[in-house]
Amino acid sequence: MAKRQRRGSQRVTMGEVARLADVSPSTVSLYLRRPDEVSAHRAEQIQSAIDRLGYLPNVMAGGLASSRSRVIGVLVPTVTNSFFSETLETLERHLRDAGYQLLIGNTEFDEAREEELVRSILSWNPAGLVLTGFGHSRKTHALLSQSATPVVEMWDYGQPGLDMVVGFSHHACGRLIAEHLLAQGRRRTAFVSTHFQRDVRAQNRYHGFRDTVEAAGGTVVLQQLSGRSHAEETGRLTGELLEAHPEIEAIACSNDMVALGVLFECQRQGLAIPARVAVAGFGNLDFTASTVPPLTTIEPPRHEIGRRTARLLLDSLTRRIDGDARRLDLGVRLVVRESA
Amino acid sequence: MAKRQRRGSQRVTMGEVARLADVSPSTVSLYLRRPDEVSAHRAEQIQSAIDRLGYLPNVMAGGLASSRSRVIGVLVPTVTNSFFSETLETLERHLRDAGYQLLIGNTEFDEAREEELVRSILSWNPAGLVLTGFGHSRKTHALLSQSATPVVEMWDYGQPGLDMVVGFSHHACGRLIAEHLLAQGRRRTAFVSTHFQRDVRAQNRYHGFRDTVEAAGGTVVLQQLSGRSHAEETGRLTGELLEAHPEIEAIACSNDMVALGVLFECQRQGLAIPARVAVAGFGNLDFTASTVPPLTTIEPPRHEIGRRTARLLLDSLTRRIDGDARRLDLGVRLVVRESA
DNA sequence: CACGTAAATCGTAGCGCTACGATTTCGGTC
DNA sequence: GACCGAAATCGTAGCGCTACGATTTACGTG
Repeated sequence: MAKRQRRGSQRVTMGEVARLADVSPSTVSLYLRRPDEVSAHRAEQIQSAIDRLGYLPNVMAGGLASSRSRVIGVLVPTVTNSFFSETLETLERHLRDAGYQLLIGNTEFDEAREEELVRSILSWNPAGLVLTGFGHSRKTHALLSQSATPVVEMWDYGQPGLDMVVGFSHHACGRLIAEHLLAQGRRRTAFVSTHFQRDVRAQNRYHGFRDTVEAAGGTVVLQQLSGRSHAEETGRLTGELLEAHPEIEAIACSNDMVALGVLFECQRQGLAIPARVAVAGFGNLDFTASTVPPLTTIEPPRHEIGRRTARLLLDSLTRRIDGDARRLDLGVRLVVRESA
Repeated sequence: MAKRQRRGSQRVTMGEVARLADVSPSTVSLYLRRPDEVSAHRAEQIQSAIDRLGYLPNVMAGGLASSRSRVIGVLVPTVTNSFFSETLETLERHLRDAGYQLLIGNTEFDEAREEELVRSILSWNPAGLVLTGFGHSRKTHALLSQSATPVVEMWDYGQPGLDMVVGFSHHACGRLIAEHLLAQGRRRTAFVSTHFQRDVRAQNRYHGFRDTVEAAGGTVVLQQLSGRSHAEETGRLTGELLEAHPEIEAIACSNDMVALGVLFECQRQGLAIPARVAVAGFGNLDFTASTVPPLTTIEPPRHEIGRRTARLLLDSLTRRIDGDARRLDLGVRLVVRESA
């Protein structure tokens, strides 16, 4: 086991490296920040001193001195949701490759918590901030606008936003599904969803769906789960739904996990999919291609959001981005399989 | 939009708060660090100055001065995996409540990448570090042992470890499943798994399974997916497996996602579960209770790992933890449903 | 080979805060 | 009201680094 040294044991300092390399600390600092501005000879000396001493720069000291940090804060509702975690992973890779560290926080769908997290992240003097969606408290708005930190709101599109926006329209997703079902002549529909309080984006998809179906003279029964998509509850609610509304011929789900629950419930009840009732999801999760029957769903650009968010943020750090380029609608794709 | 101020616009400083509150900066600092050591009167003055100015402490300055930071680094293979992300969420909540920020990194199952991440996190002088599992490069070992940072290795148990350990035995998981299947008289088995290179823990579960089955005179056919659990490939490989080994009467899967793929493939082939072939998973993911038939699986202590890791780490920061208390085996629970 | 210019290197002054010893304030006592 | 100990407050000296102007070095030129 590591033997405990004195508290806060800051290892080797830049000065020690400088002494060993027989240069001034400034030169070491310069070498680390802009290696091509020191001569090849010194570079070699310095690097070997660094290696020999196992020097690690002290980020806090550097950050304090330069009053900026290679930190980017990212707030998602929950890393537990595979949509966000996949975006997060891509985002992390791209930002880290550019030399940034991610400070991640789970807002847990709570604006007050988000505000606290924003506060705590701003304490780091972050180079940028990534938030999920448009829902923020007044105070959060105030904090952000007085801090001058570049901000990207991701995973949504269609509102003005604080600064930069990378996402897609959830309303359009709902419309897309609705149009697909209507084209099959299905007008009696239901929308089974996680609770809107836990997911405003699901609510937007619902609105897009409902507006489109109703505009075509169809009906929509909304069934909301009490919390996050819990398979058991999904099954039960679907059962109740179909009993109360036997006329329903299509079920749109707020996401693929809900759709999976619906699928299994239909199996249990012996309802043929899509003959008796069509089922559609959202997310194009890995398993959807091989359910029985394969699930019709929507592919959101989860990785593309991460990639473009990283790029936009990094770009905004080096040059002025204006107008249109600050807002990206990445769109979605309907994946038609057999279930609808 | 926020108007850009001068670069690195550090907002209000502690000195400004002090001036407005008519006390010295030291008193403000003291108030922030140990509020009960300043008089009620001053406390009130200071707090109101803080509120009025919207003061946010500068973490970098504080960290530099005290040469410690309220940062804890966490490295997981990928946040995309729901096991890790759930642990992460719990860990985050607990550590944040204790005033710590998480610096998260995805190792992507790559020791070299992990080493880089460890290096980058050590630059922050973290109060602690959480790693996943026991597999680390030599250099990582060296870095950690010379840094004196408390380290918890989580999600595994049964090896000495670097410092502290919170997890459970994957070998035991495999054994548990095997014993359950053997008790039903099933001796011709298969193990369908994500690729071991992406998941040593799956390999350990396999070893536990195989050892137990073989010790009872049974057989195990191993089928490894090429990468992460991809449902389509799972279906295909399961098909091939059952064709090549029609005698197989039980399939253990490295996780529930794989099991889901197997389930659907059996449905497609019209094989009755569990009559013709039993299927068991690992993870007790949300959907497993309502598949058709419901899936027998193992419940790993995903949240408990987060909770206990947080507690152990925090405890180790305030007092000496010794011997036994540094290594926690949280165990697992077999969840018997209908599929096996 | 003195000179000029550009490239390389260096010295200094903080960045905003904390640690800690020094100083002041506050009640209570005699 | 002078005196005391404890509590509250303050002043100072950095933490390790970066920014930037000052200085030195290198190198080609007349």
